[in-house]
Amino acid sequence: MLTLQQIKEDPKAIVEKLAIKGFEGKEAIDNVIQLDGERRALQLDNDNKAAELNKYAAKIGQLMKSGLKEEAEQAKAAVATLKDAQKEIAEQLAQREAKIREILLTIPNVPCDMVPKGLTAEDNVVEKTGGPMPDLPQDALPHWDLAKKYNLIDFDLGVKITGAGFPVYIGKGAKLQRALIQFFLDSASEAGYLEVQPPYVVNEASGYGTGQLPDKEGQMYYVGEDNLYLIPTAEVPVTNIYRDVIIPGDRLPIKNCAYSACFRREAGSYGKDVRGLNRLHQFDKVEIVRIEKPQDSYAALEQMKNHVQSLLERLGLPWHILRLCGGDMSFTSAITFDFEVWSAAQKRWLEVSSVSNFETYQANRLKCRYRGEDKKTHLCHTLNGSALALPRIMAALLENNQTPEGIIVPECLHRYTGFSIID
RNA sequence: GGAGAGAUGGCAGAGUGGUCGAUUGCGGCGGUCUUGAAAACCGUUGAGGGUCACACCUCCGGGGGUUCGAAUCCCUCUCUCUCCGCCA
Repeated sequence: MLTLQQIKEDPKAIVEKLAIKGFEGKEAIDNVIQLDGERRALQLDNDNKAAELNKYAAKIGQLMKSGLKEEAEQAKAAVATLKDAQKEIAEQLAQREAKIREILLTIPNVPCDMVPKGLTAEDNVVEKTGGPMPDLPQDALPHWDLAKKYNLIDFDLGVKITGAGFPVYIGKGAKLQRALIQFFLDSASEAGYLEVQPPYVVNEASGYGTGQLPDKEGQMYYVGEDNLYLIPTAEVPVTNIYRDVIIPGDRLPIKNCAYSACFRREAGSYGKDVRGLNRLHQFDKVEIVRIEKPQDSYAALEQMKNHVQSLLERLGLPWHILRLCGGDMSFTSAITFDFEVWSAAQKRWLEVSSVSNFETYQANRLKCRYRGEDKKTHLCHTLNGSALALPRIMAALLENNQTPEGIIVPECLHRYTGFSIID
């Protein structure tokens, strides 16, 4: 969430920037400022009353010690009314604080200056393009047909065991998955990211920490009996490593990568978007996460983009980078770049990575701080990106690399798969 | 799942109703000494709110209660550890 400091510094600018995201924030911002003023007045009042009560308590203690019971009793009587008054104020104060937090949770992050205006995906800007466009024959097959033809993925079996969106990978299909995971993890390690293996289930506090809660409550699988959530991305457990911590300044930046299965309910998705591997309830992904000093975060973002781009290059897939417009960005992001690969048989772009800088928005909720040169604590900037999500990579590889002889496996994967063609 | 013990500052570990935000040790930082370092000695060392800066307030796992006063007493939740059972 936004910090009060951020809001109070220049409320007008905040409202204007929120408008870029299509968020009408004037009322919420005004309310927060109003409530904060009240909060501070109440705080002062409360503190003074508390100080007075503390003095009485100390005095009574002295009297009791000296054996002056009579005087002590008198002082006790005097305290009673003051105590009631303080209680009343404390309640009001708590109420203001709760209200402020409640409102802050409904205000999205402000986009940074580089974010283009716009409300829908139509307004996203294609920033960069690369990779060889495949030239497939007319009768090229979509990946779901290829998966069947070469017995790589059984969607029906997944339906039998679990339900739609839970495919079963078989034989070379399964090996290709494992190869991709390893390729992505090894590449991240080479780029200096420390590998971690987090839990796939998180508690409520972690859900709030990264902003899945309360915003996307219905999108996560929930284990009611234990009040736990299946993770929609490794971002959640990995970023929450840094919840409630103060990091020594010289330990930044922190660079982590993690493989995890990801679980998403995807309530409300239908049609061609969900065909085959295009949208699943369970999928695999390698995520990269960085904790940075504010002044370094945009350079870090560039590095992350370059890393993702290099993965796509090595896989030989046609890709482009989208700079998302305000309206298409997530609630918590200050700027987001989406990577898409061209799925040649479906003749459409598929999103395979999303790289974002959250600036202090997540860190504020997480209470993820670092100690600066000035010995004071400051909020960190948090960033994350997929590097990469598997299913759509798999879809594009199968489709783009199909030949009459079989499906060609990119060279970078051979050492992991142990085969170079699927036939 | 059953029985018991516990949760205190970066860590270890005192504190069982009255200046306790908290003894002490280690660690960290600054200094004296030293060519430099170690050792020794001295000082300092949690977070948040608030203030121009002080003052002041809050926080001893979370929440609630008793009391003039709670780290200390009561209730409740969460978590950790030990033993038993079950089990990859």
